[in-house]
Amino acid sequence: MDGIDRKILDLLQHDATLSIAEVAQRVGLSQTPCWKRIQRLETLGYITSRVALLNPEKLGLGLTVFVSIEAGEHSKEWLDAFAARVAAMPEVTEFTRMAGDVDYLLRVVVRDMRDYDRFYKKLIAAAPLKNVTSRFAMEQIKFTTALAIPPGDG
Amino acid sequence: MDGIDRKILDLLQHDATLSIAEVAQRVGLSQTPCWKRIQRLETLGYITSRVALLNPEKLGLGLTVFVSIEAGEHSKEWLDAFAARVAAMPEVTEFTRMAGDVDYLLRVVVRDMRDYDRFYKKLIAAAPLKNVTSRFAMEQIKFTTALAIPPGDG
DNA sequence: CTTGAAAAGAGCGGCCA
DNA sequence: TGGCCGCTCTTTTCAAG
Repeated sequence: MDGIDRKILDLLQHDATLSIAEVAQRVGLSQTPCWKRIQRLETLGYITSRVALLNPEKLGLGLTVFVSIEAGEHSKEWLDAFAARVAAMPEVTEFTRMAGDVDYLLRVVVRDMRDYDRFYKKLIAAAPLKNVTSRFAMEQIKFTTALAIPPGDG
Repeated sequence: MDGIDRKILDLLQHDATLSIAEVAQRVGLSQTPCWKRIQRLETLGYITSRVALLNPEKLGLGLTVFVSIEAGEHSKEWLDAFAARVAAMPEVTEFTRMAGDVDYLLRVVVRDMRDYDRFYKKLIAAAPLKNVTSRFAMEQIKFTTALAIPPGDG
């Protein structure tokens, strides 16, 4: 992982449609070694996948909700069952176990309030929860999958 | 936007390396009409971009933080300046204006606590804030960019 | 790492139903 | 619309410097 690799990753995490020739040119290499680097970065797991990002509005998915959950119970059985069920819900785009007062944080994308109510009932039916707080997004000011690749190691 | 278009979008939002031939086969079309549909979906803005997703751990980005912000001031000038500065920070992957008690929610990806402290100081220097609460992620149970495409319209 | 090149495959477009 | 058939460009692999 040198600077060139980081540059390649940064290019591809912003636009994966770039041809190898273009990437090679921008990092100052010829195609063959550039292609080999990309292969290596994929094999080593730096690149996990290449995906198409969709416009939620266009699909009628106008409501993003952040759900804070306090669990109450903390047994391994409970946690495993809860994690499996929630992760399987397609409306949940992000599911994080947290430190501090909130045990879990969910990012949920649905059509509208009515749709969220449907999801909410499904969620509380999945496992007993001590406390659930929903916070609703008004405006998405920034959303990116691109990471700030640090210069040091990696 | 019929069922076939939705199926195409769903395939590509999970794996954008699929060739047109493969997508075509899976949705039960031949290449040409499938290719035309994908072109149309891109032109109409259903597909916003194709990106490579990177592994944050591999890059030494081990800490994800959700930052809740209470603004205090709400003038247009303040908001515009604040929004522009925060959106420009590469550590911020998501920046949302919220309804309710929290005014803004940030998703921040950094190396570690030390690195977060550096970011935090940068953040509070960007604009006067009434209240800032940081919640730290312990474990990423699920993370996907794939949306639950609804059947109706879109 | 570079150049050069060749085989395989994918994207792209025209034309017909 | 969808399907068939080419033309081009890219990806992928190889040899040699």
